[in-house]
Amino acid sequence: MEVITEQEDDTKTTLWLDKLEASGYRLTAPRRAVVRVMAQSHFTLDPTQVFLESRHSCSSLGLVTVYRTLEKLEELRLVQRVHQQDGCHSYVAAGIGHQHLLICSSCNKTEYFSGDDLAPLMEALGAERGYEIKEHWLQLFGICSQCQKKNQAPIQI
Amino acid sequence: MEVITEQEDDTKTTLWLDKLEASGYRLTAPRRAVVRVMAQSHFTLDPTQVFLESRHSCSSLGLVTVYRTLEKLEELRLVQRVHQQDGCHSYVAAGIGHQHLLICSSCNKTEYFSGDDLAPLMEALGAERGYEIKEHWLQLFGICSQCQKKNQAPIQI
DNA sequence: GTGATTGCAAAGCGTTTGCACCGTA
DNA sequence: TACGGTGCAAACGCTTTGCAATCAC
Repeated sequence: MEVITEQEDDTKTTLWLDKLEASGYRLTAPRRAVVRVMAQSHFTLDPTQVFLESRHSCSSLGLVTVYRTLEKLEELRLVQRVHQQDGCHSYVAAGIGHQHLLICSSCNKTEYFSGDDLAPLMEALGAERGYEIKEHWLQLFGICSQCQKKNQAPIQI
Repeated sequence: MEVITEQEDDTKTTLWLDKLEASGYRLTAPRRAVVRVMAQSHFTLDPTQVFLESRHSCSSLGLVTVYRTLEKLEELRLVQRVHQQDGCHSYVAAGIGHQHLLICSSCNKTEYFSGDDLAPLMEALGAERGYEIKEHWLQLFGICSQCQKKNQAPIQI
């Protein structure tokens, strides 16, 4: 398990736009807005949240375009859907390679960690049960340090 | 990681009905039908599948009752929602204690395994990142032995 | 008998589709 | 200029809610 170094945020936005362009998609104002939000956010966001955030930099944006853009970003593996206790309608910027998520149940902040040392264990368990393992999911849910502090703070009246 | 012994299926149905009753719920024909299907199935089922299956033993059953019954079974921790690549709208009989799922991507057969040796690792990782870990999810996806055989069989014309 | 439970129909909500207009390359 | 992309409105599918009839206890 090791820490993953992140690209700087605006570099990341540019990189994503380049990938979209390289895949034959046109770069439009609505797409730039959605890409910026997704590339820079460290929190899980559902389509409506992405819509509201992206609107700040593209006021004409429609919710439909958010759905269509997320679809393309997922296809290019730039974002991924996140499964949480209350559903699977949120997205985050995808990790690099095969990684696992550490999610704050309170603010939805997400971080990646790699735990590939698990793969052999998973294979062994699969073999024992007669399964050909194709994939494994590992996710941690907890409270991040910021939210821990917030909850300790005296209640405002 | 160890194998979990399962209760015999009809015993399980009876046990679930007892728990429903003990929680103050009435035992009706529609509920018995849904409980039997969920307690005896080793596959993930979405509400519509539960509905179609349960109808065999209660032809007047409505889909709405399936939703309401699943809700109660989930509340009593007798069933749990399953997250898969294509969504999180299916249910299975819950495991005993804290366990993880091994799911066949082809037929949706599910088995449980326990991997509680992971808990300390997860705690350590959380601490390293400043998270207070509350929960972890581990799921394996693969192809079960039966489906492996099926796919090897020559294609019928 | 009484109150929980049921099934139907309607409402609700997130997501997708059809289409005419717009804007990138 | 050509055609991919857009926003709107409508359609869609799954899930929940309102309600009168029904049934378990």
